[in-house]
Amino acid sequence: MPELPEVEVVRRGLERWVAHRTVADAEVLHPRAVRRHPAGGDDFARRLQGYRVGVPSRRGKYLWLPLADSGQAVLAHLGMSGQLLVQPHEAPAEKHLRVRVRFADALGTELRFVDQRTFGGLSLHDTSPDGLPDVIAHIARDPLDPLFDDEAFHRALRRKRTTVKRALLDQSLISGVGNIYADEALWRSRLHYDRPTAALTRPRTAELLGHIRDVMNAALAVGGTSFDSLYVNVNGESGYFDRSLDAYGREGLPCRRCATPMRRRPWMNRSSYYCPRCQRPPRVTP
DNA sequence: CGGACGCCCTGGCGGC
DNA sequence: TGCCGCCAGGGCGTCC
Repeated sequence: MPELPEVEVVRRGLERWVAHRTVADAEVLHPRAVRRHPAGGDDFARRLQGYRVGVPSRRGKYLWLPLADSGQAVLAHLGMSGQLLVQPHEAPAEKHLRVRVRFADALGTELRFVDQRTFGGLSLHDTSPDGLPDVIAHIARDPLDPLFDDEAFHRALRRKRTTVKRALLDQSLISGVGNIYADEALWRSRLHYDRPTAALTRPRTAELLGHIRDVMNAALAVGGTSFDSLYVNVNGESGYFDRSLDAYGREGLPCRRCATPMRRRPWMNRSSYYCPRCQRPPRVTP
């Protein structure tokens, strides 16, 4: 379940192993992997040929490979189970190999997009003058972006008629936060997921943002979280931050602050993990 | 128009 | 043992 730290680990891997290489050819093995490219897999593959890959960028959970001197970029979203692997040509095809990109050099490696659940995908888009693919203009800056505006985020929360976890997962307000890091940051902030955002004070918002950044930086420092074998970084190496999680997946286990058994509640077709003592629900459920 | 929710997809796993 | 249903969940289309 790649969120911002995992995607950033992948981006760094691509910068190391793929940047500045020229595409020889590409191959799309599953149409759903390029469903955001309306002209289809063959067209997608053909349009990459001959272009040199620039330095990979990221915003939230999206990452993209600029194609030099084209005004375009290959946009990638890993969804829930997507992986970008750099593999030797002769490595056997992964069971869920969806796209393969070969390069016009003698390094002997190729880029592979592998995705079991096919929620992720690749697509090709025009970029705006600042380099951002046009289709993700609506994605907010992420909390590790130096240009993220804390004050504007606070004002947006105050304006919204919604609850705090919904807001954290709203990629148009703040990007890169998924279910795992939302629960972790809320636990650190002693905030219940159903707290209305309109009541958050400026110090509470600042504290929440601080915890989001802390937990993401901690995950980055150890190479991203891996909850199961589905997430593997660009070199095929699993992260191991899951050992440090304080909330996510800890139903029934003692809260690391107060020892009260942690709870799991169904929430928006997924789960929220929280401590019933440290994270008190709002008096009136909105 | 903003907020809420259903759907897309596959495989592991628990229960019967 | 085999089968069924649940669960994981990001993003977007659609509905109210």
